Amino acid sequence: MADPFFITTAIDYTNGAPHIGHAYEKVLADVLARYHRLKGDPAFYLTGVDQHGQKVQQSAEKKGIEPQQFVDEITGKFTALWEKLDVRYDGWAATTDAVHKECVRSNLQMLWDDKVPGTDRSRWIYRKTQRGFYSVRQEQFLTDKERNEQGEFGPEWQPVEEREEENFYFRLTAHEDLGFDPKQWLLALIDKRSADGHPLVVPDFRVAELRNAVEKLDGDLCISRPAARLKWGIPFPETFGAGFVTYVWFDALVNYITYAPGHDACYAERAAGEKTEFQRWWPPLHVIGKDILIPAHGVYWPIMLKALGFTDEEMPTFLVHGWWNIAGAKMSKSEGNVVDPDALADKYGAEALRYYLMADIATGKDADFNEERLIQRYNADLANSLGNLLNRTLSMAAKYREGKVKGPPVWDSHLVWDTGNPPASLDVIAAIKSRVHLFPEDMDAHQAQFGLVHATHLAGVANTYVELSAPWKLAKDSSQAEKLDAVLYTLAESLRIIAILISPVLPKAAAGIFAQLNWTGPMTLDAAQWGGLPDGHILGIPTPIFPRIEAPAS
RNA sequence: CGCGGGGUGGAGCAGCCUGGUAGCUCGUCAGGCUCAUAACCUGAAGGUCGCGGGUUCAAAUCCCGCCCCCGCAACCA
Repeated sequence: MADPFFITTAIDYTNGAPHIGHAYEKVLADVLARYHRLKGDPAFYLTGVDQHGQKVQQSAEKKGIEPQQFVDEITGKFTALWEKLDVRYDGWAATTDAVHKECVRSNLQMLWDDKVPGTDRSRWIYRKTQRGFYSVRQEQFLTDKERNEQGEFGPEWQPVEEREEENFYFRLTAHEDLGFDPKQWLLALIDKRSADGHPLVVPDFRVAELRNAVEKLDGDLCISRPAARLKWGIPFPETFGAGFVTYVWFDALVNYITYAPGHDACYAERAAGEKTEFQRWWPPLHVIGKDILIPAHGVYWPIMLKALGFTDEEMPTFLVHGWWNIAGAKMSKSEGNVVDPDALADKYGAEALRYYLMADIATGKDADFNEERLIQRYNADLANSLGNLLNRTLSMAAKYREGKVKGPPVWDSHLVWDTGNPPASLDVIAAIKSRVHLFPEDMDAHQAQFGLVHATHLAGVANTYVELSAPWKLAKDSSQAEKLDAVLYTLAESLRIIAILISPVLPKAAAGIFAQLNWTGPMTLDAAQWGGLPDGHILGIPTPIFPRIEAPAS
């Protein structure tokens, strides 16, 4: 049970405002972290921002401000959105932090110091001069891939000039200095993890995709930029020589180490023996989008970790989610069809948005974002079904029993309905037991969508039960008092348990249901057992917790 | 070219790995209830599960072939 759970997201690039895809990923990770806390696992949720790089440098120049000021402003938009959406993280990565720069530099230094015996050559990093065609406009070297049908570099690259540049490279492929073949190692790792039933990548169709990419791997990874060309980055340690700045890989990816609980910048230098704080939490579950699995996370990152001394058992798992498309098309800034989560949260509330993002997509697959669907699902599942169940239950309890519930009932024969109806109460209890049992299976598989279905299904069962037992009729006949008590208890208890099940996705609503039940008991999965409400408990006053969204999308 | 995903009643999806009454939400139609957020409940209509073969007692599910849609330059989860 109490296994530490370390979950991360991709860190977002601070060159523009967050869109619905950013929000989805962070909410998904938040839900999974909250679910583990619900189970009683210690959980650490790390997210953050990637603040360096050429584009930020350019955008800041365009605005005539310092890059730091520029990224601070954008970063503020992200943190404000997470606040608004109840994304509760434990660690915040900001790559311009001093602690991160130090961690990056010490990890590079560690690799630089890992020499081939008897030489001064690093096993993993080497320096090389590259000659070739360079696009001044795009500030990158061009390969034949960039040539058009005529074999020329198109106007989007011009001006293009021949240039030579010195940089540092990180080995991805076999070399005598290394004495081992990272590519073959990674292929073996992928296969081993799949064979062991803990695939490196979830969902598993992505494993095949990654494996194909690794098979094609050739060449090493350029990890630096001359400071003359990229100023906004982390300088290499002086031992590498002056004038180099880290290019994205050893900056952004290393955030997972910098900000891991039990911060341990130089992992390989750890003391042997007892597990450190860092080791107890590591490895993380990396929640990422399908675009950054290959090559960054699925190829570079494991090899980087391997180089830094992490064992095969300490390699992470990648949870790769799909995209929210807009009317079937890929969301794109240039298409102008970007959905603004901030505005949606203002319009419908954070809980409605969280619910939609979790309920209307299967983790790993793509889905179509549709504002009307958001309204539809909110109204159907939350307002009409669950919200109304709460409202009618509390209302009846107040009206017939001044809010007081008696129970848990003993289901003797005298509690069996004489109307020809089945003893539906027992069906409700059986459904709860079954769903509470199934819930963790789906959540452990990261399928929040299916987890939610259990909760909404129970609300449906309870609503049916209200019809079958017809408390308003029982209330008119004093000889039916015991049955009425049994019904009211069953409904209140159902609501308490449903609240627990929805709490990872809808923390505010779950707390709201508890509050209206006037219940201060534990919000834990262990507490989702039948019979938690004590005899004589007084329920609260009903207030619509999910007001219907009446106006269609304007 | 290649790699990957998808094609399931009017709409949007799940199911496919581990063959065996095709499920969910919305919509439509008919009925019921009155505790409740004009909410709730019941019933009905509506599907050759892209097409063609194959395996099997049995295929949406496994195998082969074909057709169609989407993603794989950049912005970008």
